[in-house]
Amino acid sequence: MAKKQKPTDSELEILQILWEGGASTVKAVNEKLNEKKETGYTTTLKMLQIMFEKNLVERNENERSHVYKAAINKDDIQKLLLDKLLETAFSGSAANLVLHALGNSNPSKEELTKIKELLNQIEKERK
Amino acid sequence: MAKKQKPTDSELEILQILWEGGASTVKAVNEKLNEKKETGYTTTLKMLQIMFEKNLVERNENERSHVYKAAINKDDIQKLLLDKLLETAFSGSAANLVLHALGNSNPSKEELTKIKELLNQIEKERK
DNA sequence: CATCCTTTACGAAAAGTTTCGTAGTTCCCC
DNA sequence: GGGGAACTACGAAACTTTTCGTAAAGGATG
Repeated sequence: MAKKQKPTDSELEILQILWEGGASTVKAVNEKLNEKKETGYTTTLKMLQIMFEKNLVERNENERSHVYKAAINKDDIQKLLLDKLLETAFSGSAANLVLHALGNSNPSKEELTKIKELLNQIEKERK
Repeated sequence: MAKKQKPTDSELEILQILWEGGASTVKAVNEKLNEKKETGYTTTLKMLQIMFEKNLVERNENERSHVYKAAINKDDIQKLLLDKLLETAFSGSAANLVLHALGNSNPSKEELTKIKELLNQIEKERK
């Protein structure tokens, strides 16, 4: 069962690794983590254990090296965090957030096309 | 001088109040805060003092009741938080974030138009 | 089977955030 | 000018998050 509480920044880093690389051992997660920042093995282990208690991850204990995987959906968390940001920093104005995001980024042609399609679709439904 | 560090959730709540209502006394901030959640007066005071030390807010001590105002720009914080979210939860794909935001919201006709204009402008610059 | 390596478990320190009690100051008003 | 109300300052408690040291268990190997 997915959790409805916002993961911390560190937890999110780990979730990102699990979403991207699928089920992984502590060792694997730690190595990925260390590509970005120095992190002790037991630190990573402890994080995963805590996340396990919070039901943020599941684990398979069949092997000696437990295998962890994300217990929550990436889309759900994206929505959760986006909604929160929208509310706390953008006073609920999604359009404003979108304008900011587009302004500060450099979307590819394909991405632009996708966004336009979505806009057209929204307008069509509106009629 | 603006800060480059992410404000905490509580700090953001207070900043929001200051951005919206302009320079305010502790009392005023506390009252606004209490519309949302019970918060002791000294708690709010302490938060503002801490934020002052972090240079998140400025204060005018001329009057007996100090008057606080945001020392950082709303746009800057929006950008900071958005960039962070983009990186940590959306793997850097702004288009993906935008699609999520548009999908979960209900933008007005005017907002849709503004977004489209920005898209067109981006495409024009691209050429 | 003694030793080494990998791994888990656990407690606790370190760091950061939030809340609040208490004390002291200033100002007002009777 | 004494007492109370409105404030500020400050320290410390309560929590949460992050990091890591140490112990112990499991497995592999000479």
